[in-house]
Amino acid sequence: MIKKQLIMEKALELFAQQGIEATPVQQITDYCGISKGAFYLSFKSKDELIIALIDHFMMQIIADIDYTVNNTKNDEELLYTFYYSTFNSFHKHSDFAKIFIKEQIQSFNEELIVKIHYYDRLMEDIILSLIERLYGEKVEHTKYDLIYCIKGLMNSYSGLFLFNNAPLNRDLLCQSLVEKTNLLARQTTVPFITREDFRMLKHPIKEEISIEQIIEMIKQIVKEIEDPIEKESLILINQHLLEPTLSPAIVKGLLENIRNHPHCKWVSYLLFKYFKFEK
Amino acid sequence: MIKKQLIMEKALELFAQQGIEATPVQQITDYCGISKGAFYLSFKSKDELIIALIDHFMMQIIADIDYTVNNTKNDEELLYTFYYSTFNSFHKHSDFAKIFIKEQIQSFNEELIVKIHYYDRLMEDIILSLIERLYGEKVEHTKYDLIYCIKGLMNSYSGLFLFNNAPLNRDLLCQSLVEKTNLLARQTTVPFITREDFRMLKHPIKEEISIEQIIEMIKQIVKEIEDPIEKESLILINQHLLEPTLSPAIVKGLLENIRNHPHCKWVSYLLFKYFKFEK
DNA sequence: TATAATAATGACTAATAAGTCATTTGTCAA
DNA sequence: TTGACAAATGACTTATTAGTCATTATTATA
Repeated sequence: MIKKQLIMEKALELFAQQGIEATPVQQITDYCGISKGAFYLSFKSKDELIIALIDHFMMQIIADIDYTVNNTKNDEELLYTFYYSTFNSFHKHSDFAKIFIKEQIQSFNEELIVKIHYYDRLMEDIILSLIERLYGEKVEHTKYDLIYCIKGLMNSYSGLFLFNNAPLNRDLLCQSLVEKTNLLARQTTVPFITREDFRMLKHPIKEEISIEQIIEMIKQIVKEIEDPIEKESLILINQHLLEPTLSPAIVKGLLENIRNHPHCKWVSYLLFKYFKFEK
Repeated sequence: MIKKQLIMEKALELFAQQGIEATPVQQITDYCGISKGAFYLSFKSKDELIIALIDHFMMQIIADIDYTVNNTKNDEELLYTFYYSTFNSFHKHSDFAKIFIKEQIQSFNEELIVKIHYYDRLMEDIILSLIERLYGEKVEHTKYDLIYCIKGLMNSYSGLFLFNNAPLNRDLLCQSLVEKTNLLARQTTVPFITREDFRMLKHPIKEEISIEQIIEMIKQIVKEIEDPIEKESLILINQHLLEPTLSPAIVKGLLENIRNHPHCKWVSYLLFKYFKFEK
């Protein structure tokens, strides 16, 4: 498990520097100080490593953004918080963001494409719920366009943000994006993407993750965690899932305990949804 | 020369279907019905083919958009025309647009990166001049942001446009983008990208193409052209470049004659600039 | 028709890299 | 100390593909 971690970290570094295709497994293992064989004890193939990287980071990024959005009570701040936390995530995981945004992970591996679509869709869902919360009925006909505008703006400025050495003023960037978003949301009258278009384009996300799967994930993570508080919290949540005994307040508190551990972000995102601690 | 054409066409098809990396030279030559050796008579390497493709299409796309923008007298229509002609180009060269936009041509080949930056920069110049013409002084502080917004919107909607099977209503798309652009241009107050940022980011385009180079290009193209009118026009322009004798009206007319031939687009773009037939 | 010049071929070389597996090394309980 | 098990190694196999070049086919020219 620790080995896996090491490989992922070192591989990400090399991928960001040289590109995925241009980085042979041998180079990764050399850089890790392990043998090539050891690599294949941790990952079945190079593709599996790539998928693991995507999952690892996208889960964290999505979970972080979602949490921030759901825990901002003040609508005034919401948009700003959304942008800020997004660019924050990109900055925190800039090596990953670089290969993800720049390379578009262009392999034609079916599994990868599905993965990327899935996370893209999650991001769109977050943006949509944010738009609906902020502007409600007024953007009924333009909200799907708004999603595309927001994504476009984020993409465009992410490029600057990631591939520019001079440090940019993140606060100012977010302020300017908030203004632009508000302008577009409040005054756009010509819709292009209808609800039907959007539905056709994006068939609904199928895989509702079952509670059994979550329990299985927890079992895995418990092994990897050292901090006693986080470990106990996870164990308690796990028991509660098997046989509900705890009060909502306690459950939420336990979730708060674990949500900042990198390995728990996804599980806590799923559990927040499961327990409906929305908003 | 004809062989080169054939290879480029067939290769583009395969690249769009399978990706560049995933398409071996052997497959391209099989698909063309020629031998592998013949490929290397036309191109020194696979990279050279890729570069040729980028040049061929980007020159056409940029020249088309630039021409349209410069020949739209009516400011009212200008933005619409710009978007329309852009999406038109993307549609016309959709195989190319697909690999260019989706794959980002992620090779770490230095020459390729320079190429892509160069065309990206040309596109930004066109957008900037369009913004300045339409909104003038009023966007003095926000115009660099506007460039990024326009690029972001175009990118976002291009994805839809290119990877969606159902035909989309291009007219409506452009109308909606015009509205959004106007909103952003007229009401944005919080600038993020300053002129200094923009200057630092984008060191000026060095290579002014010399008149000798243009003459050389014409010499090459003349060989490839069959249509007598276009051929004669080119030859006359060439003579005029060596020793100016023709009146501006005639020169412009001659340029008009050739500008729609795929091989002449770039030359006519350069010549329009050279003769300063702006606006 | 003979000869030279040019175009085209495809078997071959060389390089790279993914993935395997017989062997070695390390660990720990009895 | 020993033996059983697991972890780790890296030389090896297999596959792929870019690019070459001696040979053959085609065309143009005298």
